[in-house]
Amino acid sequence: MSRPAQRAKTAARSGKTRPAEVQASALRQTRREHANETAEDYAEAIAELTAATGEARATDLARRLGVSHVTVIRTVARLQRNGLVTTRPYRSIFLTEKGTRLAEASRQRHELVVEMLRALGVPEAVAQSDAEGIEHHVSPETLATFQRFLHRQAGTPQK
Amino acid sequence: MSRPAQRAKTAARSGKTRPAEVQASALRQTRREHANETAEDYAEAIAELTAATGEARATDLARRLGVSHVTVIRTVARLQRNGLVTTRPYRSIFLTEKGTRLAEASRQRHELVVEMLRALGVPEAVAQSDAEGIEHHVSPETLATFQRFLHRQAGTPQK
DNA sequence: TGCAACATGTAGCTCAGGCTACATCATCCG
DNA sequence: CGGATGATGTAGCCTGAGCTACATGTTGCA
Repeated sequence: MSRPAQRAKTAARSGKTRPAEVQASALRQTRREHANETAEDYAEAIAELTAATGEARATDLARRLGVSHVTVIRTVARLQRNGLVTTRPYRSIFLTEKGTRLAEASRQRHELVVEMLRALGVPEAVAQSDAEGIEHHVSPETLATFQRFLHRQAGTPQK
Repeated sequence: MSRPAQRAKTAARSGKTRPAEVQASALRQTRREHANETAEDYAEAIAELTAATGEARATDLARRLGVSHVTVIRTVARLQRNGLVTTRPYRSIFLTEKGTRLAEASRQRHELVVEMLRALGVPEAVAQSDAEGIEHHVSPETLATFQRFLHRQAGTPQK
């Protein structure tokens, strides 16, 4: 089996594919985003539960997020370390100022992504479901573009 | 501090927010997708490297994916367990039939997402970067919708 | 040919995010 | 007012994905 060895590297970099470093940093970015996904999902859920029932309890969160209550408790502990929520043993969970801001931003982004998908013709249910995964990876620039697009759509009700 | 306790649950379910179970399953879906993200990224990278240089080596993969070579080696071992790649100690990494299919599907999806973002007016660089995160969460339905939209756009060069 | 340089592999750690099984706490109601 | 029931917490496990430090293979070239 022949091995171009060290030369291959050079060939790869001059190749027609996107430069390795560019992709690498995009992927690093994606991984970094992933670290925030959980926090955003929790913040959103806590905000919704609080709005709906006046408080967010671990068990309700667990049901809404589709995980066990143990996972909720441990994750909430981490969110508390990071200053997003406050909670006391055997008591409800509340968002801090910072957590509230995160929840609000997430909600808005979620809505915008859903509207965007809907505007393109994606069925409501699918839009909701896909948005759950997509929303965490939409950059501010892209979000702004979505907003412009939706605005334009609203202005010119074509078809 | 008053606690509605068991009643709260009932109130929550009759509330105006989307039903907990619906969101829970969407989030579960997202988590499931996440498990495949790494595999898709690796498959794509291996395919590109193989196309460009005739082989995919751990070090090149590491550079392209933005991780250490150790991470690559361990992940590749897992991909091999899952039947996506073949490799022998101190030798290059090759995609299996299954891995090739995954890579191809990922590439197509990636391209489509980038085109979609571009069509909406997102700058090229941002589109590439965002697509890296978004592509893994686009359902077949949404993908098909994108395709229809792009087709329609091509037909009616408006603006 | 043999060694320097580079690639690959191993050991052992961290953290996030899952889980089950079991223990403890709080509340409501008989 | 004291359980029964349900919510909360703890212990301990797993997997994935990342890392550094060190060990071992491979190979090109002096």
